[in-house]
Amino acid sequence: MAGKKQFDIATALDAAMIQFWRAGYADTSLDDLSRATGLNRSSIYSSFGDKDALFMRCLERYTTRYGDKYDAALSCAADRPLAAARAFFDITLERIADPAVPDGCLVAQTVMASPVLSASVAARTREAIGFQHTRLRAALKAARLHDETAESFAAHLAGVNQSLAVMSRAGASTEQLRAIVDVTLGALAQTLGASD
Amino acid sequence: MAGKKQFDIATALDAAMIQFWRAGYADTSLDDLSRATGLNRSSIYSSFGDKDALFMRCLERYTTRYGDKYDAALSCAADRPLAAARAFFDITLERIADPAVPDGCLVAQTVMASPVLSASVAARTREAIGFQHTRLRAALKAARLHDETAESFAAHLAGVNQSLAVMSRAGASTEQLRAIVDVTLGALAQTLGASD
DNA sequence: CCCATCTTGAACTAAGCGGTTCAAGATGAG
DNA sequence: CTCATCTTGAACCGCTTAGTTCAAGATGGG
Repeated sequence: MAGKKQFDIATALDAAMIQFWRAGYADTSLDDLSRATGLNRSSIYSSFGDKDALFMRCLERYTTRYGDKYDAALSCAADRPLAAARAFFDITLERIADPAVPDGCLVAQTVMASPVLSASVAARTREAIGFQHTRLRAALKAARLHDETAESFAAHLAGVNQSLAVMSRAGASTEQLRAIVDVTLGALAQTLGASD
Repeated sequence: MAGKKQFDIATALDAAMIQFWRAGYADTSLDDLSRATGLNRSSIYSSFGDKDALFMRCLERYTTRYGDKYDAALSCAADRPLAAARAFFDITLERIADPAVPDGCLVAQTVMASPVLSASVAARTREAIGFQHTRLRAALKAARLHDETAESFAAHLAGVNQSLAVMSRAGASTEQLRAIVDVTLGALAQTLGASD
């Protein structure tokens, strides 16, 4: 395993991301990362730099991957806003149900620990949540909601989406998570005027 | 400062609770606790036992203190359910606005880190969230909602309440937090039939 | 076949962790 | 005043941490 070849960076990043996602930044040691990625400590150091830099890469990977999915789910908002919102939450619910990844949410986990993380990581996480809000607001405006209503619902949808991360870690059942979402979708349907 | 006197246990517990609340279990060292409480390491050890036992005491203190407030807020649910729900969220919003305590929520913070905490702490935290659900369901049933509706709304209200902890740590403004809650209160008002 | 290239495991440093012990000192009761 | 009681600071233990270095070994190109 030497010469000219190299390990797969993407696979290693995925493994590190899942480790951070499950255990959080503070409770993930370099040993944990080495074990999770199958890479040597020195390989991690030479490929990604220090722990902070690697975490940042993982955070970026996470927000991009799921951000794209959220965008796709909301793409039909102008025509069918309620279906778009439902698809939006389904992304999160499917992620929680996926046994290949931890429950919870890397962003939620990180933002909860932000007081003890580096300023750059904390800022990047805030940015990620802010972008979620922007994404939702744009979708709701495309659905021709009034500006104030779109603003309120964007905050509400972003919040409820984060609540799924907390409640899944608290051991809530799929039915309970679905109930949380359904009340919100009902409120949106009411506001949209029972169309869709 | 010796002889027969002693420091104030309640004050020390409050200080330790706030430290855990702000920084989380993993990122709070005995040195941090010593600094926060003003107590010596050996005093902490002799008075509360190890870090895990102290954390449990703080968790108990937190859930009792705010649990009582939530109960009081919901006590008028049978007569004025919407006002009760509003008062319920106001407890959380006031806590977040209170500069004397950190934002976020000790329970939410702990449950997010549960995969790396001791089993007893994780179980106790799950229990606390479960009790919140029970408290809300009882209040909604007292308001004569159908069983299924009460169940759904209890899950939703508990989830939205936790979302405030996440979003406050993400730097959301008071207005944004209020918007999250208002959508939920609107949905409840609708379900209650615009009474109250 | 041989050598340049890359990976790897292991060792090391300096620091911090939770946990524990204990002698010294301060205090108040008798 | 005296003595039992309690607090305190400091030190220590064994362990883990992040970070770094380097010689040994595996590999593939020429």
